Amino acid sequence: MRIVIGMSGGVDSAVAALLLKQQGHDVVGVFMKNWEEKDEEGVCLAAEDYADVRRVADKIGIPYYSVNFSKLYKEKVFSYFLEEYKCGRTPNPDVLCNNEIKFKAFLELAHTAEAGALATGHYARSEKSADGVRLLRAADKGKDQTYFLAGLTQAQLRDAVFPVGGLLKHDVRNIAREHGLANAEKKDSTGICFIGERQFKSFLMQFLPAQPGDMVTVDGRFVSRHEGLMYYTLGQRKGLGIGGRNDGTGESWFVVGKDLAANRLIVQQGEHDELFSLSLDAKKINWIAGAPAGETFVCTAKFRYRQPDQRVEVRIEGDGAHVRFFEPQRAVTPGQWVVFYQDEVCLGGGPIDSVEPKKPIALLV
RNA sequence: UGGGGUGUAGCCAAGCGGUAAGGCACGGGACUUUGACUCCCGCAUUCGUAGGUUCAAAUCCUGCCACCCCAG
Repeated sequence: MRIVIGMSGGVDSAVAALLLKQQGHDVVGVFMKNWEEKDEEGVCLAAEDYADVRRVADKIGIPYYSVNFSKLYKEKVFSYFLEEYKCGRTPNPDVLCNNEIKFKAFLELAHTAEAGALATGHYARSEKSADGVRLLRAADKGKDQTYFLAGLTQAQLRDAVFPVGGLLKHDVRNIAREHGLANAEKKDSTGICFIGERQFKSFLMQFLPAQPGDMVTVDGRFVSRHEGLMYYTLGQRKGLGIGGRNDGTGESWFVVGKDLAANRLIVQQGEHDELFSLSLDAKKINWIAGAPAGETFVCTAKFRYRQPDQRVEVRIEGDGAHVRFFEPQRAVTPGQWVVFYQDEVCLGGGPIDSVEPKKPIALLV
């Protein structure tokens, strides 16, 4: 079978390609360039990654190509990303990137190339049956990336394969080493997918100009100034620049809210009830295998990537859900995704619209 | 202008004759395909300033400077 595989230049997708090749598939590597930016010397930032794709593909013995979805990425992912920040929320661009780019535009490209499947280096497993496809957590619980795939539909998952999903990261690196892949020791990439690690505030400043305002406590006392509400997220500590105060407790300060109407950032010293929430509402949930039976049910959920599963009670409400936590949760943030799990199965998820604070902030009521 | 008080890192703050705690902030790193959180490391050869006493001074003494409070 012909399989198109998205190759990033990293070990995971390299080993994924290798495994598929070993299984006898007609593997075609494709490097996606979705962000146009050059360094100080005018060299494309993605050039080095593409060079790794070339080295690996040659070693494995598969053809490789490059496609450029920059325009689409800007239209479908980045514009949404900026809009959300403008609204005071904290979006997760990578979930959307999977929905719109990797498993949509790229999947269409695979179909055009008459491929029977699309592969990626994601740490996730899928299980096909007569009822459809189920998305399962990766074998390596520390690397599981189903959180980012929770927005995918049956149609998208049906044609997707995740060759490294059943392996441990450690084994993936070993395989890469054994086969002399050039990127075997390459550091895992982080940061926004296709954009990479950035000084986040200054990166946003390039697109969203500063809008300074006051930083105030939950009871409205002035503390400091902020540079723009969109540069901060709930629960954030770093970057507030609030030093010692003779009326303080000596603890750190955290962002607990945003007063959009008055352009005030609400901060609090220490971690208190205002930072925690009891439930959330999500207006639009993608249930991978259809909405679970019953109006309400108990499962686990994550509110951010790499968070231990939390027990929740879900009540389906139209296309969305009301999600009650068994334990109060810290800094659940609108714009981020809530993703549901039933043991190994990723049920789906959706963007968080609002939360019910453990203790409301008077200024925002 | 009298009287009192205080000056220790960017901020808060210990120290009260024996060779500069701690916290916050900040910087770096780890972790991490979002943003965060978290963790680790770093961060005053010097205590407003100029002298003096002492083996030894941020600590005691004196002058000066700055700020604060109370009088007026």
